[in-house]
Amino acid sequence: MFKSARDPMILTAKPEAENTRELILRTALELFRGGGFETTTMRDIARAAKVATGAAYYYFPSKEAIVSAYYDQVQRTHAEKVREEWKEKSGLRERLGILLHSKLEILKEDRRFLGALFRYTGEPEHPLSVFGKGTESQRAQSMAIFREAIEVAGLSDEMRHLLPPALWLAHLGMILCLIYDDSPDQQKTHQLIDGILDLLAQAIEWTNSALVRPFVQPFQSKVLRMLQDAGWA
Amino acid sequence: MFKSARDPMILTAKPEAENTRELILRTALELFRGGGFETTTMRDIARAAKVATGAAYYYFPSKEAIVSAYYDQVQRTHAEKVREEWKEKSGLRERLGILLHSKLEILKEDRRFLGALFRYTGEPEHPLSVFGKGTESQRAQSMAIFREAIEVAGLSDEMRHLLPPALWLAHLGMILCLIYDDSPDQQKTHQLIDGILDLLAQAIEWTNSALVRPFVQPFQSKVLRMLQDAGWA
DNA sequence: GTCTATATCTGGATAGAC
DNA sequence: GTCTATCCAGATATAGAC
Repeated sequence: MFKSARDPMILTAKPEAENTRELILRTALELFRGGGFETTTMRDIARAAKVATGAAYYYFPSKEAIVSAYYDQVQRTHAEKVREEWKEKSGLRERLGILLHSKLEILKEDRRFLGALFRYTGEPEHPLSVFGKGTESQRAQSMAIFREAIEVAGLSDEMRHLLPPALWLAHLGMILCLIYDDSPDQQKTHQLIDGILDLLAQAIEWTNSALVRPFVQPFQSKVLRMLQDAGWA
Repeated sequence: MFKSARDPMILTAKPEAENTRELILRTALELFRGGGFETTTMRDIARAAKVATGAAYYYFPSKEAIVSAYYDQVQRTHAEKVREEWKEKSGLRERLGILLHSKLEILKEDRRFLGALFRYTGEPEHPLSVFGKGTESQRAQSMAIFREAIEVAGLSDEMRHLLPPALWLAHLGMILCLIYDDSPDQQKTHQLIDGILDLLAQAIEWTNSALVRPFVQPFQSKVLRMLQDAGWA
């Protein structure tokens, strides 16, 4: 059904309301895609959706919140798509490749307004801050996919703890890179991902070998401990 | 438009103008420190500096531009301070420690409005975007300090090219961390820096040893090539 | 080129009626 | 839950003084 399981509010809302919300969201995205985020005003959105300005604000506390809702949608679509593509794929390198490239594919058309997600990066208290309290559940959900991606190989304990947050953070960087990437079809970003994943796969294999492991292990432990001290694990 | 000590424009400008600019900047910072960035309006700033609103906009195209000017100032102060403290210090680890900790010390009081620097991170075209064209010279200047910091040890060619942009990026992360760090005296961030620098120093030493170098070198070269392909080096 | 004063525009956000 | 009206503040415009 169209009712999202994560938001209890929606379960109690009239179906009509959910329709309005979706109408506003859909209309806003169309306008963002056509004219960009800055130039599209809330008044434009409301007019195009044939509702009052106040109605738009009733559903979305700010213009950026619309982009945030869009990103929620993206994350659901992405998780579904990836889990499908993952069937029968058991290699770490391949699974991460699918995860990241498919995310790029989904976001590709919307580079123009995606930047709004980062507007409050520097404001810890803002409900839409990427690193803030207000986005904790989205963050957890996103990291969960990375955890799923690596539930596969004989990874060390340290790696199993380190990778999800590290990959999540790196994938934020990837999205930023995508936003700035003017190369045709955003090939630069795609290539960068492949390069980094190759290195990562190699590094993991390497550090798992009986020869090297003893030297690298204390290294990894220290990194893990640092993350824990900082409250990031 | 922007006048600073490094800009030849200043030669034609009346000194009085520079005074006004500084007055506005100083007043704005006082208000930001007292009441935060959001709550302080341009009208407040102009009133407190006893100039017309137009005067503030004459010198600063936006409220965020004031914070950007502040950061310019910080960078100059910081470079000076660091070069002084560096005298007689030749170890890489120590030099980077001085560089980063002193930056934290300088920024510490101003965490509350520092976030404004990151507001346009996701907007490539914005003149104040951290990664954009408009901030290219500030970026170059900042990386130059890192280049100076590592002009010291017997570093590999790859490292000499890789480290400045990598450290610059990491140091942006450090600033973000500082902004989010509520621990007393921002100790968490300071400790994180020490931890990371320890690891870095160890890694460099390690990869420079005759035994390990042959294995790691192709690794480094690939990373360098990737950066170059991406246009970041 | 530097600045005042003031009016105006714009668009994000809110209040309160229904 | 939806509307209209309004507020607020960033930003611009204009006209002129020095």
